[in-house]
Amino acid sequence: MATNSPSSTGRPRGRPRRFDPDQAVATAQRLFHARGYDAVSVADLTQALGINPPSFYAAFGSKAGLYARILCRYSTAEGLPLAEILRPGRPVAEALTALLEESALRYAADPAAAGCLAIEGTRCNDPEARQAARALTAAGEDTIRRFIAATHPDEAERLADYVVTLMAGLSTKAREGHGPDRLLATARLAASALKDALPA
Amino acid sequence: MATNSPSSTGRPRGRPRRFDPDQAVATAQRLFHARGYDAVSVADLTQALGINPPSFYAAFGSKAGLYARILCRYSTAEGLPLAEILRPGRPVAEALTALLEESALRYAADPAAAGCLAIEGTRCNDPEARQAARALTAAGEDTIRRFIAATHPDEAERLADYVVTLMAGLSTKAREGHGPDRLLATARLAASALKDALPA
DNA sequence: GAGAATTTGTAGCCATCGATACAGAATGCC
DNA sequence: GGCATTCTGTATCGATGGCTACAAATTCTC
Repeated sequence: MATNSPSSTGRPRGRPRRFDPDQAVATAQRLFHARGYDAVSVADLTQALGINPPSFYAAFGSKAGLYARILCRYSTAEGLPLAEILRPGRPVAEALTALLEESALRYAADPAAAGCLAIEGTRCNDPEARQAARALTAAGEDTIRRFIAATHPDEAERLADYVVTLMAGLSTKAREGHGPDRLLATARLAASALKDALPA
Repeated sequence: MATNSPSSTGRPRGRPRRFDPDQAVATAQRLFHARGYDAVSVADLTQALGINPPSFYAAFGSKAGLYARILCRYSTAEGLPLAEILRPGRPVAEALTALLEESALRYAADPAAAGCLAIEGTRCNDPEARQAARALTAAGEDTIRRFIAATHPDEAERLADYVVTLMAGLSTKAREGHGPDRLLATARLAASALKDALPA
């Protein structure tokens, strides 16, 4: 899928594309993040990209297919750096506090793209897109749970549930207009419960 | 709107209705709560009610109009008894703990109608329905904030933000399948942060 | 019973949704 | 140049969305 066996020229074979798929994905991501999956129609996308439906479907397969591609990009490039925040050996309370605070800041960083793209995607009405978003958020939850279980196996489910519930709430409130200040205050208050639940 | 000036008979004038509007509202509420506003079409509603579209529109005006009526019913009859839980004079930490626990239990009580009807309604894609849901949740948030402010004015915004963020998260997780046990554990862990933030 | 009032059922309106058929235009390969 | 290949633009398709026009049906009032 990367290079199409160029012999002399680097170009592929037929008529060249009039748009850059990667840039199109970025533009679509902004749209989805700003309005949510359901509220963005294919007509909105093609108009924003300056292309016609056939080009859209030839490049991305379907609206849900493009969304899945965007989710992948989001998780590896722009989403929370889970592996970094939850690096093995880091004290659990400290790591989870950092996770909540980082979530609060990211979710409210861009008012035009508030909340978590993946979490909000789990609420959409398209089964395929919803499942893609759920798979991504489920993977994140597993990562959190396993990180806790490494040192506190008995508390892993309870603490992970607590943290992901808060992240869902933070994403919701970010979309309702709560700014970084309010969200961060909420995250810090939430984190204070972790110190009680975890032996120093 | 209650009685139509009955002179001899108690009946109104023309051809009688073949369905009970109140029961129809209850049925529609179950549908909306189970699937969410956007995922329930007028065709779904008329089929579930056993009536045809003209009867639906004559009785309720519009889909969003019916939803607003349902929200009203929900808040006064089935929603959280805020006034009771947050009765004046009750210790704030105790009251907010009860609010979180009660939310957890109610949101997960009926798997076929998980989460909060109003909170979930704020995410829908119909502007009119969304605004009706937002108005209701905003009123609830105000109630919570004012209750706290009565004794802890400086902490009201921070604590109210924390509680409503958690409620949003609890509603989300209830819809994702978390049962009463997990939700209640999350609510109790969350409540432990309140005791720290509030001087006994 | 005549007539006003109200609801019902049939049938369909118009907009939008995601997605596509098809022919022509633009390129590389030989 | 001839051809396979790939993308582009126009013009839709079928399904579904919320909603309504219209006439027949059913009731009360007088």
